[in-house]
Amino acid sequence: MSNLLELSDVSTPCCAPLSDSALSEAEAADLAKVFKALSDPVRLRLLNMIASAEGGEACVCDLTGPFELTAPTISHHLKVLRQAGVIEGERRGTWVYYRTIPEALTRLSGLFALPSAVPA
Amino acid sequence: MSNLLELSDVSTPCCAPLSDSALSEAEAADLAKVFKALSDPVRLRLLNMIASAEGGEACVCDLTGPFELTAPTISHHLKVLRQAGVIEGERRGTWVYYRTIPEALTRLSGLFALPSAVPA
DNA sequence: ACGTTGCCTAGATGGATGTCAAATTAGAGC
DNA sequence: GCTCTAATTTGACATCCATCTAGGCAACGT
Repeated sequence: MSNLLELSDVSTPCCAPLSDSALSEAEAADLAKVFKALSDPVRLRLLNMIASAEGGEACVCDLTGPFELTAPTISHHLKVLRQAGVIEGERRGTWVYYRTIPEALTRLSGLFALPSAVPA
Repeated sequence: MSNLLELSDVSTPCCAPLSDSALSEAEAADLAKVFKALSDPVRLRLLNMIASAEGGEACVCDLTGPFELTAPTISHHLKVLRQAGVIEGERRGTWVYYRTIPEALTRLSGLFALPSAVPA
């Protein structure tokens, strides 16, 4: 890990619902990367475990056990989530802890907001 | 198209935020399919165009133009979105119209809701 | 009835992706 | 310095996926 943060791009366009403004080609490509990161059952469960962990963060050593996968594979999935900008990792002593990036999740939540059904 | 609807599974578990309850293996697999459907820039733009279309639906004939792809490829992407349960298609005379399935989008929006930051 | 148009299906192919084993880096403690 | 453990990186391999061409089916107009 080169540094603490590893956002795919700091200047993510942010938050317009899919039902509203037109998605540019670049925005679509950027978003597609995030969804690709979420398109694997193992990564979804990892994100779930991290997001719902006590204190908001989880140690990699706790994330490896629940899966019947080797440590390198888990590490690979964590890297994908990291590069998608939905989690970040920090080393403290022997262990590495991961937590979610709330802004990224909020952005995704806003994406699927409906057009409020009150056009008038 | 066999029928009007083509939801991946009618009994989707529904709506618990990722930060809350633990995701079962089956739920994770089900959700991963949906995100895989959204993990392509073309499909994201298609969904965007359908969701933001006048009257809430878009004709395939209008969806083919904006892309530099052949019609079968667009048709393939629409099928993936259909099988993921985020859109549905209906043939009316010569043309086929697609619209979003609001429940599916709402479910996704709820997934990324934060734990409201007010635990006390 | 015939040709045209809109949309989908089938099969093929080049590139991306999940997984593992082996090797590597980083900390802690002796 | 050495060793043990935690986590990542690298390289290899099997599978999956986006795209194309070719072909099929249904609805419309003449």
